[in-house]
Amino acid sequence: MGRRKIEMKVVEDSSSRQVTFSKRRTGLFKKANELATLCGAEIAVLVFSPGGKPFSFGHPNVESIADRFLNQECPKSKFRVSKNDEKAGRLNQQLEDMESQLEAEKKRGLVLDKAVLKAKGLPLKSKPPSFRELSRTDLRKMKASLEALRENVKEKASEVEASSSLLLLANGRRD
Amino acid sequence: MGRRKIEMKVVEDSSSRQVTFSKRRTGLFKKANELATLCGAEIAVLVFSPGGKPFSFGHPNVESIADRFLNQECPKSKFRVSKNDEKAGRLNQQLEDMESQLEAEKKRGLVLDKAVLKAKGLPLKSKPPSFRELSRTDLRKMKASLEALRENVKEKASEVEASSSLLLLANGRRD
DNA sequence: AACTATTTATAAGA
DNA sequence: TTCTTATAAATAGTT
Repeated sequence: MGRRKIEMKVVEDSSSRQVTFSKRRTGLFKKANELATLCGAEIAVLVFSPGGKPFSFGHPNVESIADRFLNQECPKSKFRVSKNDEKAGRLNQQLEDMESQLEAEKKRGLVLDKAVLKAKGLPLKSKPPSFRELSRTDLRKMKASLEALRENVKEKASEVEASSSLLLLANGRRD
Repeated sequence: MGRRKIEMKVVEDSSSRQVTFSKRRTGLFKKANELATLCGAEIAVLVFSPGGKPFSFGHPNVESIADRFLNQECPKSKFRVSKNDEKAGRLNQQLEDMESQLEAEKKRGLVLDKAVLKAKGLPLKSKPPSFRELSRTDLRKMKASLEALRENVKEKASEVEASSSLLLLANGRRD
């Protein structure tokens, strides 16, 4: 967003990449702070530079938020919950995570590997149920499928055919 | 960034706040994805909406990054490391985290509580050493001080005097 | 969910 | 690296 538009691919020049990383990391943290401030949201941003150095922003702090995410599935010892919503929370969150990534990769112009669809265990109806209606097992299958898909997309982005079926499934809630 | 500049404080109207949250969360995830793509960085963004709903973005995925952050300090059983840099990694990261927050709160116009300075254990030289020169104990003290300071700032932002000494210390590396 | 007037973020350049 | 500037992007208020 400056003198000219840049391609959304890795910046090859090491020096430029370092400058870009530094500037954009600052910008990202600022945006995170604004979101937390304006909306009262709790946010953690964790970044490892290409060199492996850690940076982070957290409101109110990184650890509580990270722990909350990582432990969404099993909060110690509960007898049981009224619905399976609580149990699905963690997986649901992971799915949203992967959705974001898939959306991003889709917009980046990558094509999807149709073969992955065969590997997954869901029936893939034309109108998938809302996430709240999915069983924990279904969510696990979807998560595994999405992970496999993402790996696939990354590894052979240029040799596979386009297929948006799984994306549609992942976006089911908005249909 | 729109029809007019807005104050950096919580959006009072519930409906507007929801819209702002949705728009800005999308923007934040986009920025995170761009940083990961352009620089090859590993990034996780964790967000809990005011209503407690979880959202996240991760490249390559949230869990590996969150775990990596949470476990930086004690990677099981090591005999020892060449320097104390490795041991300080986790604390250093936390300090950077709090620096970001302090910077943000400073820019938000909050004043700092001078009393907190007395509670901390560091000598507070005019020219503090670089983080790499600080001992693990020093880092712990600074971390505790910064945490106390942040709590203090949040709890009585309007009744304390301004004091930038600790901020200067926290920003020592740039001096 | 779309539309713009503006404010921000930032790619280059100094 | 830090500052400046021309432009691309994000988004607040509207419809």
